[in-house]
Formats: sequence, C-alpha cells, structure tokens
Amino acid sequence: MSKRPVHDIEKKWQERWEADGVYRAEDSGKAEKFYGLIEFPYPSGEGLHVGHPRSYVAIDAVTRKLRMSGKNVMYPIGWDAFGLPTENFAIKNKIKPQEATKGNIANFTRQIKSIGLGFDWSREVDTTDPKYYKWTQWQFLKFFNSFYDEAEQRARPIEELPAHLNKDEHRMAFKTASTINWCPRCKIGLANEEAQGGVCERCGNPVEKREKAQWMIRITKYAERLLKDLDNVDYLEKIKAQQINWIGKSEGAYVDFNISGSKNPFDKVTVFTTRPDTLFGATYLVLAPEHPLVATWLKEGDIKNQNEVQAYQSTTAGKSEMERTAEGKEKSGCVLKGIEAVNPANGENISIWISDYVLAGYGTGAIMAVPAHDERDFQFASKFELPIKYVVAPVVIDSTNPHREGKKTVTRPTVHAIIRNPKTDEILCMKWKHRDITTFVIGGMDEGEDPIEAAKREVREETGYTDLKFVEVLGGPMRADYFAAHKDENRVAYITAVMFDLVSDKREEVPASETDTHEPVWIPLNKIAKENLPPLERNYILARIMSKEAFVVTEPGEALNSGFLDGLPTWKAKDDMASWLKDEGKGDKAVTYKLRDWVFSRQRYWGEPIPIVICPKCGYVPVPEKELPLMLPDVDAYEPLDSGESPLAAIRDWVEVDCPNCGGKAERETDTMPNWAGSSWYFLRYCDPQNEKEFASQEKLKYWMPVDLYNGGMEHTTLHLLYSRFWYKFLWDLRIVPEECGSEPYAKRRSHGLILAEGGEKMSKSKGNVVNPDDVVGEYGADVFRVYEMFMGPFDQPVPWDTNGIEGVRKFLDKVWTLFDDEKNVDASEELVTLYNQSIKKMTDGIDGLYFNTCVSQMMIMTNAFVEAGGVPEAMRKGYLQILAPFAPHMTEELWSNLGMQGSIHRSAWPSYDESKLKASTFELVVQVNGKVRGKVTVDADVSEEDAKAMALKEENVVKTLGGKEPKQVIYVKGRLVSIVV
RNA sequence: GCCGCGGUGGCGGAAUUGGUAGACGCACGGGACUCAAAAUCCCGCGAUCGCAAGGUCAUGAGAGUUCGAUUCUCUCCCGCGGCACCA
Repeated sequence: MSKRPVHDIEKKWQERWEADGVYRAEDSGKAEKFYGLIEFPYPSGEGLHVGHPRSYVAIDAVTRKLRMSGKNVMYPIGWDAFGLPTENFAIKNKIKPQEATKGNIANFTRQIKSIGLGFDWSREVDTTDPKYYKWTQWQFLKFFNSFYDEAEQRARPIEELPAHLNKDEHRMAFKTASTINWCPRCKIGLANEEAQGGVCERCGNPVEKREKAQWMIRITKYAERLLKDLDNVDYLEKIKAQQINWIGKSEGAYVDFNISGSKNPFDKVTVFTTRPDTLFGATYLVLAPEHPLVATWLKEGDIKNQNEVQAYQSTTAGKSEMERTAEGKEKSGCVLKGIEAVNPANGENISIWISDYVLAGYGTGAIMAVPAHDERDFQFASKFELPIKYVVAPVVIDSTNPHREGKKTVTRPTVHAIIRNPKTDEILCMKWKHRDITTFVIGGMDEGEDPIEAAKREVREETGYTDLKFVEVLGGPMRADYFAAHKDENRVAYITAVMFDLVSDKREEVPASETDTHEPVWIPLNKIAKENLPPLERNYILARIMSKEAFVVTEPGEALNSGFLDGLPTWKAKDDMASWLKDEGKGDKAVTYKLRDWVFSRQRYWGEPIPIVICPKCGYVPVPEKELPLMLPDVDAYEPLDSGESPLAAIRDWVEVDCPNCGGKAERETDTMPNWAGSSWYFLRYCDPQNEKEFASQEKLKYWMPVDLYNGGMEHTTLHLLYSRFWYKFLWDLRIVPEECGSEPYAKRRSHGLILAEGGEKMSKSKGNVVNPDDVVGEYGADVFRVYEMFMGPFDQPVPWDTNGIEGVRKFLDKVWTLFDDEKNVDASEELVTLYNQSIKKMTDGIDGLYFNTCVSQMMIMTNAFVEAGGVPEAMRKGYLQILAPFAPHMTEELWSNLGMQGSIHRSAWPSYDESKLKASTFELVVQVNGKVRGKVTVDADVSEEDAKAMALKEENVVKTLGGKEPKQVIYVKGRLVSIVV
C-alpha cells in the first residue's frame, strides 16, 4: 500500500475548504459567471452509487478549471427528495417519510462530501422543504391561472383571456377525466413519459388504462417551441434526436369524409393523414373503437350489426396497452354495417371499420386506409379482403438529356421496363438510385426510334442479358400524343417513371459520368408495388417541371382496358391536395404531435399537495397565495388507498375546508404532484435559495441564467429534461423569469455513460455486484476514486468497473506524490519543456471538451517523464500540480501548500502554455515510398522542403527500397513526412 | 420498421484539419530485489515469416477517391440505446 497519507490529508482539506468558502459563488462581480449543473440526486435509502460521482466529478473538474481560469463559478447541489421509493421505504419500515428523507440526505451528504466535490453547499436546496415547495405550489397556481395565447404563442395570465372564452376550458393546468396510464402496483396514475413501453417506470409492472379525473398540464401547447428551440441549444445529438422523436411532429392534413346511411345527414368523420396525396387510394375508413361517433351511431341504431360491433369494442377495452400492441401483426377489426363514407376526392362510397390498430389518442382517432401505400392498412385489407388501389403519379417525360448535350440532342420519352429475370424467372422492375431520387427505368432513345424498342434495347444493354424476354413493356405516360396513339394497345403505366436527370436545379452538380456509372438494382416488382413505391412528392417535383398531367390507376391489370385517362381526377401532391381540400371545404392542412398533455396528479402522500380547493359552488378554487405553503399534514398511514385515492383523502380534518372564494363547505384536492414538479425548477432556486419573497429574484436570475453546462443521465431525456424545459418556458412567457435569460434553461447539455459492473452487466442490488463508493474511498481515498472514474473510458460511454484499473491509478498518484517527496533539482530539458507545455494545452482543451480520459493519460505520460528524469524541474512544479488539481484536488492542495504557496491551489490562476514550445526543435521525418513507411530521419523543425526531400531520398533504407529507380513524384507534408512515388 | 450511436490487440481505450495505427492503463510473459511472498523496479507484449536486418497482413465486410484512409464517399453485415399499429 501507498505510503501516501491519504485520509488525513483529504479530511483536513475538505474541512479547510468549507471553512474558507473556497467554492462559494458570488451573486455578482466583474468576473464572467459560469453555472455548472448536475442533476440533483434522489436521496434513496441505498446511498450513493458509483454512477453518481461520474457526473459530479466530471463537472467538478470543469468548474474547478474554470474557477482557476478566473470565472465566477456556481456549482450547486440539492435534493430531489419527494417520491415513491421513500414513501415505500417509510411504509415498510414504519417511519415517517420526513424522517427517512432526513436520514437519507444526511447519508448522501456525508458520502458526497467525502469525495471532495467543489459544491457550494450554502445553496443546498431540498424539494421537500416547505420553504421550497411553497414555490412549487405557487408555480402550479401560475399554471392554473394562465392560458395559452395561440396568436402570440405564449402563456398569459388567465384574466387576459378574451371574455367570450370560458376560463376553465383554457387553464394551463386543468382537471379532467381522461384515460390515463394506471399502475396497479404503485396505485398511481402515470404520465405518458413514465409509462414508456407499456410498463410502469418505477416498478416495471404493466400499466392499465383507467378512466380517472386527473390534473393535467398543457405541455402540448409548447410542442412546437420545445422542438424548434432545440436548434438554439448545444445538446448532444442523441438527446435532441430523442426529444424530437418523443415530440413526434407530423405534418399532413385533416380530411372530412361525409357519411351516408346515418340518421344525422351532417355526420362526418375527420381523419388525419400525413399523405393527403394518396387520398384517391383510400378504400375504407378505420376508426378507433373508442371513437365517439361509433357510440352515437350505435345509439341511433345506424349500425346494423350492433352486437358484433359492441362485442369488438369490449374485447379491445379489456386489453391493456401491452396486449394491444404485443399481438403484433395480426390485425383485428369489425365493419360497421349500414353506413358508408364518401371519398371527397372521387365521390366513391367506401366501408367504415373499427379496429384497435387505430389509436384513439392520436390525430383524430380515425384514419383513411390506403392499403396500397401503408403496410398496416395493407395487412388489414388483406385480412378482410378489402380493395387495394394504387395511386400513381405519372410523369410525362419529353426532355432532352443534358448529359448528351453537345454531342447529340436526343428526345427521351420514358418507358418502364418490367422484365422476367431469365435465371430466376422472377418478375423485375429496374430501378436506379441516384442521390435522393429513386428512378425507375427508362430507356433512352434516338430520334425516330420507337420508344418501346428503345427501352428494350437499353435494358438489354444495361443488364447484359441479351436473351431477355420482355413480359411487358409498359408505355409510360410519354407525350400525350404518343400515349393517345398507343392507348388501345393496353400499354399502361402502373409504376411511376421518373428520370433523375430532370431535376433541373441540381443538374450541374452532377458530373455527366456519374449518371452512367450507376449500377442498376433489380428488385421484384411486387415488392415495389407494395412497399417501395417511390415517394410521390419526389415525383411531383418532376411532374411539375414536366407536366400538369396526372392520373390514378387502380389495381394493376384492372385498368388496362378501362380507358383510365378519361374523367379521372387529377393527382395532386401533398400540399396541393391539402389546399384543394381546404378550398372545397373538405379538410385542411394539419400538424399533429405524439406528445400528450402531462398527467400531473399522483395519488400518493409523499409529494407536494396540489393547492386547490374543490367547492361545490365555485368549482376549482386556488388556495390563496398567502396560505402557501400548503403543508403536507402528518398522518399515521401512508398506504395508498385501493379506491385509487391519495392517503390524504382519509384525513378528514385536513380535507374539509371552507371555500376561499365563497366561504362555504368545500374540500381540498387530495392528489399530490409528481416528483418532476420540484425538479422542474430547482436550477432557478439555486440562483437565490434563501429568498422568502420570491422563488428567486429577477436580478439573480438575470445574472446566473441560463445554465452553462448541464450534465445528467440519458434516462431523463424525455422526462425531467423535457418537463423542465417546458416549465421554464412557461415561467419565461409570464416574465417571472426575466426575458434576458433567454427561452431555454440549459445552454449545453451533456450526458455521461453508465458505470457497469465488472464483466459489463448493469450493477444491481439483486445481482450483488454493486460497488459502493464508501468502500472505494475508504480503501484508496477520494483522489484515486475521482481520477479513476475520469480515466475509465470516454465520459459519454458506458464502461465496466475494473478493480485492477483502479490500482493503476493509485500507482500513478503515488508516483506524483513521490516526485515531490525529495525536491531533487532537475534540469528542464527541451523534451520536458515541450511535454509540459503540451500537457497544459491538453488539460486546458480536454477539460473544456470533456475528454477526461485522455487528460488523465496525458498526466500519466508527463509523470512518467518526470520519474524518468528523476524529478520535476522547479519551474514546472506549480503548473504540474495546478493542471492535476481539478482531478485530484486534495493531494495537489497538500503538495501546493508544501511548496509554501499561499492560498488554495483551487483559487490559483490556471497556468498558460507557450505556443512556441509545443513542438520540439527537431522531429522525426517519416519517409514513405508508395505509401509505406520505409525510413525515418531526424530533422530540424524548421527544415526547408528541399532539404527534407533531399534527406529523405538519402535515407539508407529508402535508397535500398528505391533500388535506383527514379521517383515519379515526391510529396512533402510540412512537419510530418515525405512521400515518394515510384 | 424508424431514429440515434458505435464496431480498432486478451481487456478499457488512443490516434490533431486524411499523414508512423495500437498512446495511456489493465491483464499476461520474462527478469531484478527477497529465505519467500507482497510492494517496487527493468524488459517484452496485434498476427505472421525470418537467426537477424527486414518483410507481409491487420482498425466489422466489400468497393471507391487519394501519393497516402481508423479518418472522406457508397453498399452491406453486426452490436448498443431510444421509439414503435403515431396513420
């Protein structure tokens, strides 16, 4: 074991730092501020996990470095202490959650302090402290007392709501009966985000759907802003992607289908579709079984097969979310007999179905089914033998080929080739992929040549199959006159033809040769027809260039004799179709989001009481501000009630109150808030934690916000991170958070990788492979623990714990210590000077960039060099300790004070490096011959190109390799190599 | 299926704007010190051929661009994470 007196030193300095306020942040000052943040921990009974410090130490290193660089740094800590685990712990151990929390916080505090993190403890917050949750409740009331102004795109006080609108229908926080995710084990309702994958986030139990009156917050109003503002922040790409995905924006249109056969002649079904351009291909409608119109029609007796429909409804109602989706591909459904819908595009009558593959909560809860272009609709149609209609956007091609320009201008009508592969007997359609345009094949032809013959010829040439037998060559749209002439020959396009070289605006970017070198890909025709049909919007670009003509073709084969051009409606692209629908009064453009409103009620004890009184006369009445905080009452039993109510409901003398509005008998809301409430704004409270008049003063918010760097787990991306962004935007809208702070709370968000158990598995109590930080700190001390956590691997990637690896770090720090043991004077050789300067640069850049593992390895390299040299040159002693200080704060502080330095190393000025000394005066010039390293020559750093080349050509092994041959080319890369080509 | 991220020795991982692949650490092998062990120190450590000098092959696979590719382009395979009957 090390001779290094680890624990005494660490304890001594931890106490000294605290006494001296080394890490205290000033709320103002000349220095530029830096707000570094880690997700405040949930103080569980299990204590700190080795995963927590990975994040804490990393941001600690960053903030220490920046503090030394002269920034006014705030690095606060607090406790996210409300929540289920503590409540369950309390129930099990028969103690109060308040007591359990107190004990857990004390334990976490002890553990965190033992690691020597530079937190400003004077700003500690605790979400369960009434002084804190007073403001959480106050902010909830702001939600209750606000509405979202769509025109201004921001939240405003409810008093400003136009008088003709009902306030209760527009509050940002509102209570409503809705279908929610219910965890039968935890006995609480869950937000969508907490029930991902159909299981409870806390306990893993499958969630059920349940009708329940719940407080909701209109996060959906912010969907667009939450999405768009991601452009203005520096988040890890995967974080953005995950949020974008979760918000789930789709653009498309609402389409109204009139109903025939129902008693009410004004009945209509509105569907949402992202593909209004496929409207002609809609062959039936599907409604969610819960769709309100179904109930209406049943009531009115419009539906002739009532029993069947009701039976289907009750089977799906009985299924949990898991069951509904787990069944996977097999579709089920039930037709509604007696009524039909009218396709607004072509007036066709189509059948109406209900099926659970249509979700009640998304879009309008109804879809138009286009089996030709949607896999799910296709499955459904196949199962119930419903018609399938292909929508094809043909393009009339009558163009000159720009690539042949200058040689010979050729008119190239398109022809589709559909051939039989003579080897496999498979029917194929030829397709090219060129940039983002999928092209189907196309024969070029010379003037005067028959297009179909030309296509055959070209296909033969392209494929090399000279004996191709053409099953059918389909005359594509071609020129109208050509088409007219061939119509009676039954040549019909049912696959779109597109020519890539018609994209005029991109044409010149593509070298002519490129188009000719593309290998054709052969794919089965049926595959194209069902899945790979080219996106029509692409065709549309081309269509618009080339032609106004377009049409719809039905099932292949069917249309052959139908004279399909006659009287068919004109195909339209997405946007045009949407505008057409709008003009006709049959629909409109629409945008939908997957994001749902935030279920904000929890039927549990250990949370912030929702400060609302329910009055039989006045409705929902907010608890007056001056009565906040609305304290959680002491109770004896915390068990959730089987009725699904909060334990608070049982405390009658707390529940029964006078209405703050009319003074009549009323009752308190007994639901509490989710633990995401307190964590949605804690970073604001850190700015001004003691303030009793406001949640934080405007002045201090202006100074500290936004957070400059926020690190936390990926698991919070669609929970805490999304919620707090939303919460912050809301407060910002009301200007409770000053406008100057900006619309986003976190300028930069990073995420650390998980620490896995030895062997790569996840650490878990049940597997008994959990590493306890106390043990590690106890054995090796905090510095070794810290450096090891930073050295393990890239910060953002998961890494397994390695007991041997930590030994290596211990050896490293022992070496550093020994170097300062006897202060032998060592000359500052050029090599050491270079290395020293490089190391400062590496630390300076590496810490900013969060490349901690390579920072540590650089320190090891430098240390090894000092060991070899026999000591640290005097001039480098200070700087060497300083750049190591962010990682090993205790040891460096001790050595710093041993050097006789005044004041803490952590308040000393970060060393700078000498740009001119980053490179040695000589370097090894690498000589390559034909791309292979054949020799090395040591040359001066400022060697001239001529000299370098000359020396390279003289190198022994190079001469040998060249064997007298004359170099064709000699390339010199400054400061690196000479490359000789023979 | 969609989105994101990866694939480099026995392992964790390095490699600046394309320029000596395998830094640093671990493990392993050999040696020194020791009665012995631990600790510490020294040497070696991708594969392969060779006594050696040196050569050849190697960054998931295959092509391409280049004097030169782990890095850039294309195609494909595999792994991880997230979402998922979202119309």
